[in-house]
Amino acid sequence: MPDRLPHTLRSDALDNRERILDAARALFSADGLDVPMREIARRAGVGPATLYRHFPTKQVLATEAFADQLRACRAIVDDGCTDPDPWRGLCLVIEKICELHARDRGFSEAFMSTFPGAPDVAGREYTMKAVAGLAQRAKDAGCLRSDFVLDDLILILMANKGIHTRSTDTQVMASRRFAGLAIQAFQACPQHAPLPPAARLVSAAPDSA
Amino acid sequence: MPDRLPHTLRSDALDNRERILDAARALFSADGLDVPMREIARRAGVGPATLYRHFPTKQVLATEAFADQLRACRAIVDDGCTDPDPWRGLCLVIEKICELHARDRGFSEAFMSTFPGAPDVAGREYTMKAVAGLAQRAKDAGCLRSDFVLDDLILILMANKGIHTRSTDTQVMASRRFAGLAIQAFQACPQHAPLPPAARLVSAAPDSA
DNA sequence: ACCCAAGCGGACGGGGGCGTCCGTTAACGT
DNA sequence: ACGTTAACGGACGCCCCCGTCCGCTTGGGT
Repeated sequence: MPDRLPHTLRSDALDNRERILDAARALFSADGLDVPMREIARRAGVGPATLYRHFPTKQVLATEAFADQLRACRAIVDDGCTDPDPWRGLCLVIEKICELHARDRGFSEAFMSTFPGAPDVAGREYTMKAVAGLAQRAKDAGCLRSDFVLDDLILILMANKGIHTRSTDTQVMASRRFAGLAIQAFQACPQHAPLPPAARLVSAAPDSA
Repeated sequence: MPDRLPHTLRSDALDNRERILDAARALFSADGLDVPMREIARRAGVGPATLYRHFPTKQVLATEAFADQLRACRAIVDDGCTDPDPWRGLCLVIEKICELHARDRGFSEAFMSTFPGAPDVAGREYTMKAVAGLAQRAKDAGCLRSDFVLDDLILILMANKGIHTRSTDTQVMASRRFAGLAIQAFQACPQHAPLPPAARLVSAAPDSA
């Protein structure tokens, strides 16, 4: 008489769970978050009910599916912050994050859509602070223009999301060039004109960098 | 015995037509092209059939609804090309077009979606040439970086489309700042590093500026 | 005042996505 | 080997959008 708590999934259930996550990752990456749930189920070779049992909502599924992408995101930021040259670090962050988003349309959508202020902010606040620090150091080094604000980074990320082509390769290439342009725009330069005022995109930022 | 060809609409029909166009403009602008046709009909105070009778497809409706936006677009380009200072002209074009797109989400979507190469290119080819000429002059004047290509403009437009906030005012503000950054990135500058290669976004361009 | 066709819009059938229920299958512990 | 129950998935009802048909209204010419 097995009365232990079902903290452990049955082997086939676990297998299905993995296949669902794989399918979700593949479809989200290629087509964005708007793919129907049933399509994910179909691709995973399970019924709709199974999909919903494991992940009651698309939000949950996306969160789980993009867990490692999010980890990669953090790693990129950490790497950038660790770089002895803050400007180089910031450039790396911009380039890498843009590429990550370009490669994975679904992640990009999910990432930006949660920005308005979901309680998912587990480590975001912290990450934000880290980037803010990096930016401040880049400014102090005279590499980053002094009127840069964190919202500019969000702006670039949103804009990068707008770049959309049929082939992923083209998309990555375009995104790379875009990142290059953004970096160029951020670089301190004696001849640069003052920018129009920044719009408040991320509400939670007591002191912007 | 009225047997003349019905080249002229009945007065009520014409009225409805205008109301439909107004409703379409309002909804497209605010919510993008994805609004249901019936919502447009509802807002215009007509039945679905009437809407479909006047505009058999959403494409047609959008084309008619955005006719003047398109005209405005051309006017902006013309103005820019007329400016004696080509760099100033180019900057104006970028700023104005970005703002136009920011103010009208539907137009932005429609404009970019037809880019892949619809036969709607009535005057686009010509406009493109005009901008290419403007860019060339700006380069010759030493204001525009020499590795600029026309695709960079498309890139910026696509990116601008990605900027999306709830309030239109915030959106315009953000878009303005974005345009400022783009201009900064395009400006010739002794210290600028080489950019990653441009991706081919608009196929029809024998000689890029 | 009358007529008639241009114009109208409610209503319909089709299709697709959503989330859930429930009868069936098969994993796992004994 | 067997029983229990976790897990499965086909099928259902719901809602929204689409595009069209057809009986009714009304503009406008005589």
